This record gives sequence, C-alpha cells and structure tokens, in this order.
Amino acid sequence: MDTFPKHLPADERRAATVESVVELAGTQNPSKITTASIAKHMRVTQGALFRHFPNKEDIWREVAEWVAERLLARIDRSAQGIESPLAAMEAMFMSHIEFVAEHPGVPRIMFGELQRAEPTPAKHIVQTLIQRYGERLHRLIEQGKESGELSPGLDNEAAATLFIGTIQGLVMQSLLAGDVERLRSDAPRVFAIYRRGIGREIGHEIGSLQ
Amino acid sequence: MDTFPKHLPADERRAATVESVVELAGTQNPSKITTASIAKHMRVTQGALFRHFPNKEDIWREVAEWVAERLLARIDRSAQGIESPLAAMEAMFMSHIEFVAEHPGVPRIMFGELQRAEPTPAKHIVQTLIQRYGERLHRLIEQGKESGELSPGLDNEAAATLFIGTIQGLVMQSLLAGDVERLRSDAPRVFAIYRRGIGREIGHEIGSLQ
DNA sequence: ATGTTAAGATAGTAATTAGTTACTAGCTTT
DNA sequence: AAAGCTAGTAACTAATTACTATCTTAACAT
Repeated sequence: MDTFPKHLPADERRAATVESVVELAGTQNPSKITTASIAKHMRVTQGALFRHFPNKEDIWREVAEWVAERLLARIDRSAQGIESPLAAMEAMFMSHIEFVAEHPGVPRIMFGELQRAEPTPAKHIVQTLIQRYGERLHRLIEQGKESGELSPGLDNEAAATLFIGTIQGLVMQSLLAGDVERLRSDAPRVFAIYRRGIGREIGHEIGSLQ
Repeated sequence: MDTFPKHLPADERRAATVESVVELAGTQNPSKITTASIAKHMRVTQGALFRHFPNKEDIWREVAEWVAERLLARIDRSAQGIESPLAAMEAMFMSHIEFVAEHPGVPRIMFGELQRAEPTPAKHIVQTLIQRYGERLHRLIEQGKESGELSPGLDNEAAATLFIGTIQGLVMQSLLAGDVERLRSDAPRVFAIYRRGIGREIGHEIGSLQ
C-alpha cells in the first residue's frame, strides 16, 4: 500500500528519481521539468534530491542511460530468433512503438536532448543510442538484400533514415492528437507502406486487402 | 549599411522580432529563448520588446503565424500547375525540405510548440497548420489513385502520416548531425523509397540506378 | 538502551526570468 | 516654436530557478 515511503535506500531513490522524470516528461516539455517538480512528484523536498545527485545535469545523464539501455534491449530482444531480416525489422519497429506508447515521455526527452546547443552528457548518450540503432538497421538491410527480401537497388542509408523517420512521424502525430492508442493502431498500417517501399514484391493491391 | 537602426516603425520592429526568434531557434532550444536574448540579438533593450508585444506568449503566437503562412504558401506554390498528383507531392516534399533548410529553427519551433502541455495560441496555430497540410495531402492522394499513379489499395491516412513523418525523420537526422546540407542531399533519396511505397509501379531495380 | 549514520526537512542563497515604470531623444503636427 | 507622439532606455520588481548549509529523524548494529 505504501507507495511513497519516506525513506529509501540511496540506489532506490536514484531509480525513483529517474522514473519520475520519465513520467513527468510524458505530460510536459522536458526543459520545463524543474528539480522542485521532480521532488514534488516523489513526495520529497527539493533539497533532498541533491543528497543523491551532484547536480541536475547528472539526473538527465542517468535518465538518458535509462532510455538507451531499455530501448536497445527491447528492440534486440524483439528481433532475436527471427530469421527473416524483413520480419526482424518489423518486430523492431513494433517493439519500438510499444516502448514509446508505454513511456510517452521518451521521445520528448530524446528530441529535447538533441536540441541542446551545448554537448551535455545526456546528449552524448542519446547520440550513441541512435548510432547503435543505425548499425542494427544497416546490418538487417544488408541481410535483407542478400536473402532477396529487399530490393537489390535499395539505398541503404535512405532506408535506415526512413525507418527511424517513420517512427518519429507516428510519434509526432500521436503527440499532436494526445492519443497514445493511435500510435499502436497506426503503426502496422504505416509500416506496410514502408515495407512496400523497401521490399522486392509489391503489396497492398486492392484484392489483398479485406 | 545600417543593419541595426536604433529606431524602427512599430510594424517593422514586430517583424524584426519575429525573424529574430526564428533565427535564434536555429541554434538553440526554443524554450530557452528569453526576452533578454531576443532583445540582445536585435540590439535593443529587453524592456523595448514590451512596447510592441503585450507579453511573450504573443511573440510566439506571431512566430507561429509567420511559419504557418510561409510554409503553406511555399508548398502551395510548388505544387501549382503540376498535373501529376505524384509529381505534385514530390514538389511539395522538396519545397518543404528547402524551407526547413533555409530556416532550421522552424522544426524546432513546431516540435517545441506541440510539446506544450497547455493549449497556447501558438500551439493552436501549429495544429491548424498541420491539419491544413493533411487536407492537401489527402486530396493529392485521392487524385493519385484516380489517375492510376498510386496503388489503389493504398491506405490514405497512413500515406499522409508517412509523408510528414518522412520529412520529420530527415530533419531530425540533420539536426543530429548539425548538417543542413545533408537535408538537401538526402531528401530525394528518401522520397524515392516513399514513392515506391505508395506508387503503382516498382522502382529502384539495380538496372534503373546508375 | 544507545551511538552512528544515511536520508530527509528547513530555510536559506545568487542568478535568471517575464514584466513594469519613470523618463527621454527625435520626430511630426499645429 | 510649442505640443504631442513614437520608440527606446535604464532601473526596478516579484517569482522562479538550481543549489547549499544546517538541523532533524529513522534505521540498525551492538
């Protein structure tokens, strides 16, 4: 019952802080999240935060780590054991969407960090995350060409850019509508067009749709 | 020579303010733009801004109007007189990319406004902009199906979402790389995949590329 | 029971924020 | 030339920000 115990061990308090920031980012602009609002959300005084973090930047660094670890683990797990590269890409796509739907603050945090002019630790972590994401995509695209599932003349870089862009577009629309459920329902429909764009065969003829 | 005359007529000063904000947004997070930094950029004191705007929110409202008017005018002009719907979509795509490349602050402003929790006047204007953008896309997609250029089984909504998402993905990557030139060079390559995804015929076979 | 220590509360700080106010230089109108 | 208008300055204000110094309490081992 006691969801807000007054005292927590240091490591648990740090974890609770990070999760609070992710939750808060789901309903407001990340750059408007103050140490006071984080503390209030945790039912703790503002000064108490600085018992566990040397400064605010370090909170953001840990939030970025939280996002990077979970997202990469999630998409890796989703693609595991799938032999078809195209099916693996689809699984990655859907699990990424699902992750964002569970944590709507995540895209805001990533957008926010990448918009920073100065190179903060959190920004660096997000950049590394996107780089690793791109590596996985390039690998799958190459495999897809070899297996014959993907069009042999496909532009790899453009395909990877569009994969991520497609997700960003979906997220943006749901952010606009304030409707997370739409994210889940639109994802397969949008991916279908992307799949046709990179695949060897043509899809969505009238007859193939019900 | 005199790029910073001390005194300007009220309407010119308002216009200069809006353009200053758009320029500043090109190099920093919009929510970090203060009235002091705007004033400094214009070579005017901070208090002078409030001789022309009742409050900061009204500055943002006018910035949003500036963006909406220019972007819609630009894409409308680009598609004018093109009879092929698919070619018109491509023209819209490229002119949108060109607009963003000229004003890198624009996507930041739009992202930033849409992230606001409270319904500000500026946010409303951006929402209306996207809605109008969507109407134009839906019209073209319908025409494309009728003309036979687009796949008859195409999911209209998904196609419109992906169109905008594709642009957002490109913008995001260039923002990440801090390289506006990449935007211009990647745009045609990414649109080629999108075109194949929605079009009736298949593209990018090996032989068709040089 | 008591002493130690980790975790939190209280009440500050200096800096920065949007917005205000009293005043003025330089026009234009009369 | 007097009077008023326009656009701007300089110096404030109250609120908010990240961060800190000091005091208090809860947990736990002996």
